[in-house]
Amino acid sequence: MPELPEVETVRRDLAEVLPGRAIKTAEIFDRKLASDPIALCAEITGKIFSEPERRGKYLILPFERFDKQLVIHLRMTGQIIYRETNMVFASGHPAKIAIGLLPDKHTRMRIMLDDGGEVFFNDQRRFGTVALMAPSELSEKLAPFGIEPGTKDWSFDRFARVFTGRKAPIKSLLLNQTLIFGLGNIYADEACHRASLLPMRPAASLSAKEIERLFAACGEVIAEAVELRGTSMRDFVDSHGIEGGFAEKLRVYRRTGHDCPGCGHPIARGKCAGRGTHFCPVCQK
DNA sequence: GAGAGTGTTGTAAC
DNA sequence: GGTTACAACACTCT
Repeated sequence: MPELPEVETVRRDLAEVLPGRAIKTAEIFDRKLASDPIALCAEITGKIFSEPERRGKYLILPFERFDKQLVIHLRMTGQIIYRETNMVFASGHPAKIAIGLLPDKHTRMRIMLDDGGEVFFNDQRRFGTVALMAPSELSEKLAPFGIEPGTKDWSFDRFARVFTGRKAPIKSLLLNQTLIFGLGNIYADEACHRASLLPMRPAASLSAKEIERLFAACGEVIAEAVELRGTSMRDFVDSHGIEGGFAEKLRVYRRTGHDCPGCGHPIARGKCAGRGTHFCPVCQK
């Protein structure tokens, strides 16, 4: 599932190819994708991409000399795939998606670039969204969100404030985007394991030392996952259609019954904050 | 072959 | 107010 590291991977890929390229045509095949698909496509036609940005799990594509920006959320199964000019599709390509075969039945949007390159928005479960926003709309949109790993707001002070005096399980706070911006189910479970804390522990029960461990674990797991270009479970691929490298680094997520890398005890699975939750019942306390 | 599970976010309900 | 439950959807697994 695309969380911060996966969206950042896509952003970095697009940053290498999009800036300076103009949109020749844009088509939206799924009217549910945007509130006014026809107007959106018309408005971005002819515009020139500038440097892609990201906030939390939002991908933001600004343009040169045009004050609106494409704001994309991949939700559960969204993918942004870039195909360059006259790409020759070789059989046996390692890509999870045969990008030579796009568009396919999951393609919700296609952008053709002036040099023949194409950008596809694929989304199996159709939860993803695309919107064209003015700067004021965008800042209003982003205002409610919390502190984000890797930004200047990411300080122990502000992190600790999130956890003090709250009865909710730490995992539900980690998943709450208005508190912590960018973590999802995978990295919440992984951060808890790295911090040796049970995801269902009430936040208020954490000692200062434990909050410190959790703060460090969140920062580390996100940084490592960004470095390895994200985690592919079922759906995530980068903009070349290639899977991320963090899946093999996972210690607990979707590893029920496997040995805990810390103590060897089998990883357990339960439910916390309404999500499948994976943990080691021995090393996490 | 039916039914549960998958997990993000907005909204509704407590 | 803070938290929880559920719907949106399509596909996989039991």
